[in-house]
Amino acid sequence: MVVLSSLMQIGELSSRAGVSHRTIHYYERIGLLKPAEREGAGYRYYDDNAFQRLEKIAALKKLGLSLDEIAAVIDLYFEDASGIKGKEKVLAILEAQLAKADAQLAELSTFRRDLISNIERMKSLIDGARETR
Amino acid sequence: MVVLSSLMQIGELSSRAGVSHRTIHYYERIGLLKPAEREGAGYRYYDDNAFQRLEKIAALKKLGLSLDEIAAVIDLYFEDASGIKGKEKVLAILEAQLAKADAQLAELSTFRRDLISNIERMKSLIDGARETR
DNA sequence: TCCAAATCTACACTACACGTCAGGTTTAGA
DNA sequence: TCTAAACCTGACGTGTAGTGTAGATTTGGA
Repeated sequence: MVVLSSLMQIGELSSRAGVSHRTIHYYERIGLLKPAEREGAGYRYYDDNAFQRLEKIAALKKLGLSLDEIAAVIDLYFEDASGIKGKEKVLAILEAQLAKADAQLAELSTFRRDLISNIERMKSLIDGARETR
Repeated sequence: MVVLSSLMQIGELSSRAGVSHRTIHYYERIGLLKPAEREGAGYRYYDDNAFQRLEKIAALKKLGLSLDEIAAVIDLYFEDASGIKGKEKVLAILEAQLAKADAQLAELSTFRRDLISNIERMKSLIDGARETR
């Protein structure tokens, strides 16, 4: 075997990131996530960066991006930024995502408030029914 | 024809709400949205309530709810809650959703913080490049 | 009355994001 | 060296959320 310092196999990555190994395979197929190393007979070895990529993918999915859209932007988060060309463009994308996140935070808060008031309403309706029994 | 004051047909509803008429049919099939009236030979007629339901559905979808989950709670927004049966069950659903919303809020906030630090980094890189020009 | 536009039903089909299964290979430790 | 656990590929299956299409019917206006 080759000692690949602090690399992990797909099983560990998948349990750490909370996704199945088939999902990781799938992400690889569509170009979202490559193993750091494919040693010998084909086992995949990942570094911590891969873990962070999975986290970022999950976060972007929650924002409502499709995997295709994620593939289009995720490298922005992991490439050496100083080498990136078109920094202004990247900045614009990041700021658009910030706007989206803020909008979603606002919606979520409203939803949360609605939920709480509905919960209260439900509780008092249930209590009312109990009293008149 | 029957004059149904201020009702609209599926075409108008769909363009107002920004969904296809096929989607509206689909929502009807799964019990999410019923026409106010089915006059004569089967044309569907909708009132403004239907429009608001579609908006609410879109909002809840954005929060990551499935159509099934939406079906389970949407009446709370439009029906007289006192008539709802299975209040305890509904309450449990609402509380689960609150927990979900809170988790999502936390994650989104983290994501937002990351975004901002990335944005700052980009900005200073851009400024740096300008200085050394 | 005639006709184009809108709508109807029903079935089939698609896209996305995985999951399942089968059969084979590799690895690491006893 | 042996073996169980981990991993591999490829093909096929699944759930969700719709979309497409065909052929028939209805509607409202000229």
